[in-house]
Amino acid sequence: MSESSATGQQSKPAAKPRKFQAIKGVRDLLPAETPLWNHVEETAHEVFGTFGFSEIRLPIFEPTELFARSIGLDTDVVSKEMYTFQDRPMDLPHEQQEVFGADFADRVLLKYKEHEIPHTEENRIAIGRVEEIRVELEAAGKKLGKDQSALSEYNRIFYKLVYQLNYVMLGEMVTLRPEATASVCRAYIQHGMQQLPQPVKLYYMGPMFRRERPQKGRYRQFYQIGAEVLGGNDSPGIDAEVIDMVMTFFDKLQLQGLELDINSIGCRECRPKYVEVLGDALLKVKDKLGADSQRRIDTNPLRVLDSKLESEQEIIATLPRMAAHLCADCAEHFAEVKRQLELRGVIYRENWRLVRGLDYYMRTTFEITAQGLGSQNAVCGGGRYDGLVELLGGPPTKGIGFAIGEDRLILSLQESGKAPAPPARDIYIAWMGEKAFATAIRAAKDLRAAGYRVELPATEQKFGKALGQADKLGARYALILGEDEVTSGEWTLKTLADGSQKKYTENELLEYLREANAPAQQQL
RNA sequence: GUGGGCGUAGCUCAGCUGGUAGAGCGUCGGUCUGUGGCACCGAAUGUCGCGGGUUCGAUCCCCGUCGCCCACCCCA
Repeated sequence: MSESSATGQQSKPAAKPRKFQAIKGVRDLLPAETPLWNHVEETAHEVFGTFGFSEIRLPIFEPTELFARSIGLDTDVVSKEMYTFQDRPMDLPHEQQEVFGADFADRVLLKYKEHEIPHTEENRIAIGRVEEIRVELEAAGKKLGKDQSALSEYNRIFYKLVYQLNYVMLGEMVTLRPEATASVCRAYIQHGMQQLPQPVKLYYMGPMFRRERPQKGRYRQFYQIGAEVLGGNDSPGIDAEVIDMVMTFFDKLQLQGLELDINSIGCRECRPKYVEVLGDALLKVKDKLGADSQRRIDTNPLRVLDSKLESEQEIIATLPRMAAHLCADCAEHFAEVKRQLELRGVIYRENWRLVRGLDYYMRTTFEITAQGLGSQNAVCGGGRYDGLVELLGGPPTKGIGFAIGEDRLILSLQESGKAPAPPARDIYIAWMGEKAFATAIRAAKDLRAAGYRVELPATEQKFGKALGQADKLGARYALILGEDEVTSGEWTLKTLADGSQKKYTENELLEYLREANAPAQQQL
């Protein structure tokens, strides 16, 4: 379909079809990058597995309310960054609402009966009204044709019906997940995982969605690798092990310039008291703070602490600190987490200004930064969230977890040159003549079955060209199959790097390749 | 949402004080029908992001707009 025929314009002949472009903030991961992504993900499976974590795969979208409740209504993530839409039933399109008011209303009532429209309290009332008006309309319809006033009466009721239909929430509001902790908790509750041996240790990886302004290391569709420990107790040993696990994972990837910051932001008991003290202190120095920080005194005083404004640093240094206001339990817990980290040889930096942006965090919080990331240098953030499962309707459950920004992790690996080169171990089959093609097809099949990456050209090429192609594709060997090879049954294998070549029968060839590549395979 | 930088070939970029475009790399073909990387020759691909203005004439100057990047904010 051309642009002009769609819009009815005729002046511009044969307009070029639109050039599509990925939506702002989302991107393609091209073949040059995907081996690194796979390497990172495989390493995660491997390392997390050794810590006794199991993978969970979660939906990309969830009820909006799940995120609103867990992350917090006042957070930026929930209040302005979520991709949310109404999941309305398929056969209730928007446009027909006015045109087919009565018919549309009937379908809405049917879908409500079928529970395809949510049975919320609001909908119960709205649907009730729709039913009443529908009956009125039916009655008015029967009087139609008698006189002029019957028609205007019918119209009046018709529009009342259309108006009332707007109050029916046709479908549940759903949201593309901005993070996965809420989903993990939801799954824990939904599948009764509290019946499993506790704690339950889960990890996940996949895309998340936030509608932020894109910049280096920040995308609207971005990838996280995360893990959660749910249930059991809140022993500091769990906090330390979770942190130890991320650091082990990063070490294995040779991520450079790692810095681990930890803090305790207290619990429901002691944090509010501290926030109050902090708020009072902030009010006293309000005029020395920037506009953003002044605003936060009311909205979220803790956030003032991680301000990067140069001019505020001196003042912030004088503010009261959480550590001095932790309750006895929290203080002891934090001290023990630090001791356990030392026991594990995990190097950390205590950072009293580290706060977290999501509402559900409490006690232990941590953040890991890496080099080469510009201003978005956090590759991992996490912390304890003991009340969250209960908040989502589950049993009282302890919880701690973290999320790694995979895009940033990979960016850092690329910038520091720690991205391993993808293994190239290809065989290019240079064949000549129809007879040889049949042999080439068989050879390709056998070599592929043995696990080699084989390029089998679909059309015959000049010999020199074939070797040129093999070279450009980075193949390690060229398997030469011409008339000579087919008649003799001895295939020619050329090693592209040094130009040497030797003849083998098929069996000898497989044997030779196995030996030649054994060390390389072990490296993977 | 706010600020800054940048938009010329698939990529990296030239293009002087305005006269409607070039290079390198890459791609494809040839020199070269059983021996690749090199070299040489040749070809294709651009509404110079888009729209308007100034001008005889705009890739160049002005305005607007869109896109990309970076930073603030927030977060991973």
